[in-house]
Amino acid sequence: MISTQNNDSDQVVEHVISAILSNRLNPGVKLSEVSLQDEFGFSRNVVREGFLKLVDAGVLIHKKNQGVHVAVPTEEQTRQIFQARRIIENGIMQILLDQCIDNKLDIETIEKLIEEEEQLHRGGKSTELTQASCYFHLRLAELCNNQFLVDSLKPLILLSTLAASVYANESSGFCSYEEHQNLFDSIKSQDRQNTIDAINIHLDRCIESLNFEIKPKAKTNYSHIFN
Amino acid sequence: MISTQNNDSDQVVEHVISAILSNRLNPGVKLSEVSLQDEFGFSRNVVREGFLKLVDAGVLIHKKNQGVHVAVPTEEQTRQIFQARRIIENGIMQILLDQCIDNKLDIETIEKLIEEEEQLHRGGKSTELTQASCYFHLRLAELCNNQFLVDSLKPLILLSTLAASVYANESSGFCSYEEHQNLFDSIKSQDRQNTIDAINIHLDRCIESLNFEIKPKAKTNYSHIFN
DNA sequence: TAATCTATAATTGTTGACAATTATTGTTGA
DNA sequence: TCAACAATAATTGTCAACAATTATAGATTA
Repeated sequence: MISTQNNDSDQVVEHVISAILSNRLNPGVKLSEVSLQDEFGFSRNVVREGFLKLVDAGVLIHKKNQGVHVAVPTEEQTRQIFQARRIIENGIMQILLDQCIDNKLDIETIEKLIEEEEQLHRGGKSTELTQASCYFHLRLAELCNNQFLVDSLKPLILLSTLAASVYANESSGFCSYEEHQNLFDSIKSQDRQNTIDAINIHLDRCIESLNFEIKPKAKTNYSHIFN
Repeated sequence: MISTQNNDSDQVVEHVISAILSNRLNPGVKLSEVSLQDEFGFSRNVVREGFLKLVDAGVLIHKKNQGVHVAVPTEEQTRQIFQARRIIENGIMQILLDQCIDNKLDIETIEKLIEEEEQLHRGGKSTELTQASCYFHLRLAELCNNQFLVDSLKPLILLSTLAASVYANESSGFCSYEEHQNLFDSIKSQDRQNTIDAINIHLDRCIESLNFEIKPKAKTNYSHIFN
């Protein structure tokens, strides 16, 4: 799901995803078909098709005659999302460990990602850091060479970001790059138990950092987010 | 993905899924938009929308100007599918074990499913048995009360069925109900290691029973499968 | 002023027509 | 008989118009 670049409608999908990851597009915001049509020159059909894919992934919510809104994960949904992530990302760690032991792990790619996160952190660019953190998790999945794992994880990452923008006090602390560094060190030292502990602790900290007392804000209206 | 019964297009989705699970619809078969339009009275748009969802799930493959075909999983894809299933279904077992220990597991539901499989086996109804085996795995996922896990697993189960109808010598031996029984016994006895072993052995046997020397047959043409 | 109702505007849902492409059939010629 | 080509049919892709529904703005009244 959420394939990349086969189709005009996939461009719509990419635009929306990118806007979510960079926090320009917030939970509850309504997306009208005309808005993207006008801004990018897509036809209405194409926009509808893109929306349909995002609805399918659970990132947008469709209500009959009321168009689509960016999903607002509830507490219960957020817990389910992280339960599913824990399962899938545990599996991903096992695969990466096996690769590492077989000397087939692309260590450089991961190191670059962490370095980038570190720079963004030092530069105080919290929005970009949030986005980079998401890509870190996704890139690890991609390194497994299993399209089905990526497809399963991608919507969960997007929904995590949405949950964070509702329930996180400051998004910077949500998904910390130091823990990414720890995780990667464990993988490199080929310590199975440490690695599993690291990913589980990391995911636990993510969800524990959320404050579910915070009530979702009233639906903001969309206003030229895409440029 | 592959939601149930919100929309006309979801009926299209359900029809196609049901046809795949019951082996009426085989890998490589082309589905034309008009075919379903005529048989059920859906409008072309609705059919297209349904197809799009199935393409998104990887169950149908779309080629520009050539419509959609039922996916024909390659050997590599099949291995990826089962790798992903192993990860997700291992997680499902952990959840069900926790439920069982907390006395919250709906044991009756599972017992009924296995009983049904047994009867189909004794009655020699191999097609229905294949379908029932799939539902067994899906129902276990549903018992976890986590929509995201179900959404992740569902397309994988469908693709497994397609792989089986390409590479299995006789579909009856692909996913055995005796192993389902074993698995369930392990859960009931709350033996963690046994349960994990059971699901892994079961999935391993499924994929080991496939013969990848078998080459996919030429694309059969669709001819009134849906009634 | 605030609430209710009404008319207007905007948005979504649906259909049908037409263009573009591909598949099929039939014909011709070696 | 078979291959190559041409004409026809069928299928998919795209768009625009219209209907149905919802949201907005304005007017009326207490």
